[in-house]
Amino acid sequence: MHPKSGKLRHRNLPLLLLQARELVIAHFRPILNEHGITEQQWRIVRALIDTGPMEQREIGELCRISSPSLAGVLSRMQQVGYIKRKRLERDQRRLMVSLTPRSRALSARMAPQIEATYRRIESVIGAEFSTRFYGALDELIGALTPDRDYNHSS
Amino acid sequence: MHPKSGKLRHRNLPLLLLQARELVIAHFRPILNEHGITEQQWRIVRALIDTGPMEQREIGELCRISSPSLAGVLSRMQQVGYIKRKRLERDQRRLMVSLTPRSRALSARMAPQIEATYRRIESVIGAEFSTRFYGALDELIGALTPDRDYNHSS
DNA sequence: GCAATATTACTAATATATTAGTGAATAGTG
DNA sequence: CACTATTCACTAATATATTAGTAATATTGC
Repeated sequence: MHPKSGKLRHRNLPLLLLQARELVIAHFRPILNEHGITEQQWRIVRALIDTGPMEQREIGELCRISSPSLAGVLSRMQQVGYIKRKRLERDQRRLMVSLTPRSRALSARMAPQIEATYRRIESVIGAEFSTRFYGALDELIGALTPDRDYNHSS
Repeated sequence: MHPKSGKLRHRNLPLLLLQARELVIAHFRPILNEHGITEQQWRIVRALIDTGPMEQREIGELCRISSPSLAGVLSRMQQVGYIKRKRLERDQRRLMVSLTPRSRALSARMAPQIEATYRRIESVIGAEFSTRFYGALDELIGALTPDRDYNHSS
């Protein structure tokens, strides 16, 4: 079309992923607001519910929150009583993070609305497409995730 | 497994999309840093290159940047001479945003590295999967995008 | 026409992201 | 054991995100 316009050949993959995520999370945002929890805070609560207590470092990797951001987010979450932190005995640098009854109760209150929203999304995009899409995401993430040290002496 | 643990039934779709995006953008971040432009600023530059001049409101929708964020981002971009803004004659509220020679030159310098990175990513995930994935993303975005007013009296 | 409403860009306040760098603790090496 | 490199959480500075609200303009309904 415009040979001199300097357009890039490839489509904007990061933008497409961002748009997809924004469209999805838009369905959940009202729920988070209603319960007075931020997106990142809920991401962490949900990760801890799914996985159990985790080290701060592991939370950062799983939830894709950088170490400096995490320092602030977890600090605020501790202030409002959503988490508790405890240093590891054998390694005084590391911190183990776990949920409190308060955040568990919050999650329990939110769960029905979250589940209903997922069902609503699936009814729009179709169950079959939904399954395929999760598979494709897993494949992409698997292919792009750098091989890591899986013998971490836990 | 843990009937009383309060786990949610569905997988965390927003997190999966975030992880995918982070893994992809990680390949581009070094390029952006090398050229001293932020992620959002590049997102806007690239959108303007692909689409041509746009109103601030349109940029916000396309790039998924909220109006308050955009005010700051565009202000900084104007400071460093990446964009210029002009009020519409027929509507004094709206602003038309366009690139400058400086940002076009920057984009031209970055393009080869960007393209090479896309080729590298495609070589990892496979061209065939890549095509299918773009299609799936388009389908998801299309299904979740609310119908909008397409007769905007331009 | 005119009053009610909607749109657009913006400010303020707070939360989070990013980059660089720091100090304490640990792991690895010779 | 001593030395070095790495890891982990953190601070500082700046950029961006989110929510609520505002002023100026446009549009709509009656």
